[in-house]
Amino acid sequence: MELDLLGERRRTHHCGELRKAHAGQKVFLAGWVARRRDLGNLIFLDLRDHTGVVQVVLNAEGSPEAHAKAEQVRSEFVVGVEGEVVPRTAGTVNPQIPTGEVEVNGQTLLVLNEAKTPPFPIEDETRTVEETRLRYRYLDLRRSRMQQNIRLRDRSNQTVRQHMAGHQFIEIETPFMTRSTPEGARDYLVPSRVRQGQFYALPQSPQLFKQLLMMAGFDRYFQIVRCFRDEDLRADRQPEFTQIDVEMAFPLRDELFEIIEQLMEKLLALVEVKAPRPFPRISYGDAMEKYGSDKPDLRFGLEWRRLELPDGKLNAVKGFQAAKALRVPGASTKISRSQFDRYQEILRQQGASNAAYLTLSEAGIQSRMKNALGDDGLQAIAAAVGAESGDLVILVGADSTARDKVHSLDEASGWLRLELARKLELIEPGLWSFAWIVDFPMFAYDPKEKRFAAMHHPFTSPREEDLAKLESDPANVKALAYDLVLNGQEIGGGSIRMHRRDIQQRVFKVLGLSDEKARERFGFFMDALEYGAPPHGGIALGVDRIVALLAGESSIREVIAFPKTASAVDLMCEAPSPVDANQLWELGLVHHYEAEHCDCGGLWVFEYEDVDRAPSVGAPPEVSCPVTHDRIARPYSRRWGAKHRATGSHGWAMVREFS
RNA sequence: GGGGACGUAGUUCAGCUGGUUAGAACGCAUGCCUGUCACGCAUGAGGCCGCGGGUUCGAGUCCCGUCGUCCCCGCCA
Repeated sequence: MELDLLGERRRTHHCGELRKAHAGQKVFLAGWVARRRDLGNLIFLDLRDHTGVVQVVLNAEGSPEAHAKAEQVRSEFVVGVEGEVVPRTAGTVNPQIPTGEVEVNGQTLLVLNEAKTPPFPIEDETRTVEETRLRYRYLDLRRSRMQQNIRLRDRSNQTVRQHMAGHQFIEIETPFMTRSTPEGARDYLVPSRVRQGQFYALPQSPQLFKQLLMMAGFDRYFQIVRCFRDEDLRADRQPEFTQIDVEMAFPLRDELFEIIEQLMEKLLALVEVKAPRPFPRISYGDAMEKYGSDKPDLRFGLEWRRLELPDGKLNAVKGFQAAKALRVPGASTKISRSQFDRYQEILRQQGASNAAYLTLSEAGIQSRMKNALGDDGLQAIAAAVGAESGDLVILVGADSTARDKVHSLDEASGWLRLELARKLELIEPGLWSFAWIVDFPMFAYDPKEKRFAAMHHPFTSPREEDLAKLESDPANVKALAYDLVLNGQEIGGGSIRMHRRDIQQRVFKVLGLSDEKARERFGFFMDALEYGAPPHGGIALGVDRIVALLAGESSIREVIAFPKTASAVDLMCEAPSPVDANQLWELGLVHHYEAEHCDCGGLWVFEYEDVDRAPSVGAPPEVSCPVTHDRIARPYSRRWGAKHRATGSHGWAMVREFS
């Protein structure tokens, strides 16, 4: 159909803002057709923009031209409407939409663009599978729910900038093309063309840069910054994600906490929510003991307690050498035996060795442990957790008191705590519960690699009082690290850093990083520590997770405009994708080749298995066809590469080793 | 890398113990309709049952493989 031009027309209003007060005004609106209701000589259009929907009436009598055009219009057409706002008559008011008391009497209709029928309806309540939504993300984002989410994210960012600026933090950009770091997650790599065989890494976080900014005297820095990690995805994990990165020199931990708590208060206010302040502080040890998690959900009770009976009877039972108990008030009849058997199975998988339960009633305490412990044993357990008639008491145990066994036991107990909260519906909606988790261990022992790894990251300072045992007893050194937890989700973490080179060097040593290795990887950073590094520390907050919580979404994909799937694929633009052969050659990523005639008549170039036959980097290889053994007269060139794209079933073989 | 769920019309789904021509709703198309707002009514089009193999007289249905999406473990702050 013939399209109209917008010309010099400007919108006078947005669709969603029209009210009774606008009655009588002549307006020009523009937007998408959400719905058309054609009654013959009378056509209604629901016109939508990001502010909402308003009803436009086209009457064949009053404005025959506009009405005729409206007959051609379909869903998602882009139209402009000139007309008059009129109040609706008594019986025709629509109380379901904010603009329902008025409608626009359309006098002129401009069809600015046509639209194919969308693959799914552009409605708030979509049950369309995420795959389709992601493939047509630009349509998905038209839905008002997504509009609200993305706009909430914007307001969150604005709040952050305003708040941080108010506390004299300045925003400084740090590089995306940087150096690979050994600790932590896998890096995304960017090959260098000018220095073949060498790579930039996308930052997992701007950690070193923000510390260097402190050394540079910038005092208070923040940045809303993209970070990259090449690890497997989850509902709350994307390969690229956004952090509010914060660092300050001469830090007082409590001052930083105060600034962040105020910020969180302002962010919650965006969705009209309040959380009690100050946020409770829980040591890592307590969190693991009581909640079985370093990110405890404090919206409900249920606290585990370590259990040791004075007579040692319990610890004599197989699988209860280390034991904890949990009182579940009023739940004595709520968990069936078969239900508990299922729990027990999962607890075992998670590393607990045994589990049992006690039910308390007027009739006394029932448990399969009765034979082993006797009535007084059961009484002692009930007393230890303060259980009363009607309560359920759950025991979990490990078959040794070794650190890693107890740790697994703690994690299993944490799983059960969350499971019980779900099952018994203990989480009251509308509750928001923050906590600071503090006093993390400095190191975590990695039994596979047989070495200590930094629990937070290798630049975290140990507590001063633990410095003496850094080498002698690393497992018991606590770090000046902290996490911020909201409703059982980790939304941020940080630490006071080391600003002294001698201590940094000692920590590297514990981590098994030799002087040479450390120098090779962080030489510049070690140097910087020697030129007057101030005490400093900071935190990084997860924007995606925070906004998802604010928006009430369970996946961070719902608050990211263009997210990736669980296999790190962008379904819309189909990234990652194969690249032109000449791009690979230019980057020095393909070192040795074999050539083969393809069905298409083109030439496919493959990796040699025999590395000795590989041409050296920098010189285009001469290739021959393995079928005919004819030498290709012309050496491989960029022009050829461009001609024979590296797509199709053959794909490309990449070289893993570099000479 | 491992485990689980799912994959049928544009969309959301049904399809029994394998049985002959694969259904529904919404959407879409055409026509009628001046107060609809999830408009209504009538008619109609629309399917590589994800893909490949196997079992069988016969496969949407059973088996094996594979691809994709989601969730979880590992991994990751």
